[in-house]
Amino acid sequence: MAKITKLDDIVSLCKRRGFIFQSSEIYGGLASCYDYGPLGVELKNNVKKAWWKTVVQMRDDVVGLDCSILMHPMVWKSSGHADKFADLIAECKKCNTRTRVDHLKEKVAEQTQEHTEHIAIDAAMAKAQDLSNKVCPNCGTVGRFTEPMPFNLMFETRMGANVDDSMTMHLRPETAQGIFANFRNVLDTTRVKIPFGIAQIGKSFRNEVTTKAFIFRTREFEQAELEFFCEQGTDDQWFEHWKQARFDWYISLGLKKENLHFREHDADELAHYAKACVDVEYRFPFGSGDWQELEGIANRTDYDLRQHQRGMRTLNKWYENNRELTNIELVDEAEDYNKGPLSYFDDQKKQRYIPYVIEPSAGIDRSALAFLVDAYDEEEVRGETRNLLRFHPALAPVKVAVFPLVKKEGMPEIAKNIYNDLKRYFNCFYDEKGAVGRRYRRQDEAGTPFCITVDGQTLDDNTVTVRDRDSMDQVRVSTDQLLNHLRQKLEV
RNA sequence: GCGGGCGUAGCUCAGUGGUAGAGCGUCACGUUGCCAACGUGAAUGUCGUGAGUUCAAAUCUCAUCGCCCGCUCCA
Repeated sequence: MAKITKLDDIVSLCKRRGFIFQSSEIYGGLASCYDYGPLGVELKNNVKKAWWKTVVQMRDDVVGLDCSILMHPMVWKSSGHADKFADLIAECKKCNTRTRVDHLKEKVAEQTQEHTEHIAIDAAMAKAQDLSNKVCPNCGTVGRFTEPMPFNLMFETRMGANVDDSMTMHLRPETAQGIFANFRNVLDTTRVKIPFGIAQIGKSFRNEVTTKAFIFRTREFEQAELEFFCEQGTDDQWFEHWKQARFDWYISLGLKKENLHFREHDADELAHYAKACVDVEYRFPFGSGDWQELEGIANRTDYDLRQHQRGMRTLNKWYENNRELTNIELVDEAEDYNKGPLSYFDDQKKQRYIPYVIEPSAGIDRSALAFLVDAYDEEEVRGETRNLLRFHPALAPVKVAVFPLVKKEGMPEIAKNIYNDLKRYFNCFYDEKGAVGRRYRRQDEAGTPFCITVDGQTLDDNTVTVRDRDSMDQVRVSTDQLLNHLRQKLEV
């Protein structure tokens, strides 16, 4: 119990039990890419299901959406990703430390360096010409830098099999823009009224400079994002609402409270579009045991919808520029932007406006990792170590395992009948091989909440034992009450 | 990208130039009477990959890929 869980223990368990594998392992692996195995995919799907149920299905004010990963290039121009999702990095020739060019300070001490957001790459290029007076933050050497190298954080690909006729596209770096791009469609088809939200779960891609700690930061990852649209002036209270709701969600699925907290972003740390941002952080067992972000909740204001209104009016420029994003500027915002095509008409107030947006944005992979780490436990049982995953029933990959105590006297047949019956309701597992104790322990390590065993008494009175994963206690339940009993315990 | 550590069976690891190993796990058969039981047997290795040195390389050298830790970075 007192043992500190190390990431290595988790990685090894994940491999051993088929939760998570290194991608392309037979070819030596591909950096920072991972595959979910048979148990892992169940866990991950359950995390997504739990999110969807809480954020979409249990609420009357949220609808779902599933957008394509590839989107019109202008989407990324308008959102700012095409320009601002790029960094320039220079390397100190003396100590090889790489630093973002816009973070380099002048030699002169007068500088009060404010936090700089990612800036347009062209401007940065121009500004970066002269690094002769810049100081390496690591070794203090002045003006000995390599040529600045651009880092585009978006993945590029090409659409169209015919090379001459193909177009450079980007894999989405966030799912949010698909929601903004469909804001009009949802308004027109679903009779939603502000305040309301649009939710989406899906893959996103970012060419992170460095990846980190197993599946915690990967270049391909899955997000669960909600864009919650509200009237300006109510945004602060909705921000608080979602902040609390999202925190409670993790707790309700079993994360220990002491491992979860909020971290408010400082004003100088906010993204270019955000008015406020708070992270829900989990205490992961990496390195120093630092808190790491599971989810960010941001107040994106009306930035995105206003930007897309500008983008829509810039479309012709893009065609005239041979469908290239470089060297085109978004046209200025219309004076009556509040009445633009992405505005909302408030029937009560008889007024059009661009709504504010509260965005809870969760990482599915890192959440799954947090649930895995948090559920992991080792305890002493009769001098032996028992490894188990104390998953919340909603997250457990397998809900119920069914065993005959021994392979004779018709027990396997009865157990199989029970299994075939139960698997219509839960993800179940049947096993008759070897000693029953071993089968129990195997299920402990997979995180299965309940094991059903058919024994000699079953033949007499139609009862079976239901063994609890966490306490190892057993109760006898009549077979005709079994389904109800399990349903109640599993809360499904 | 820098610095440090590491890579041998599914997992944990031993093996410093001379026949590829252990524990656990897996599988089969037997046995079984509720918590990783027992007996017998079996399968499983590009020793991360590629090159070099050598009569001989898991072992030495170089390159490369991957992982972990610390930097850097993280819209």
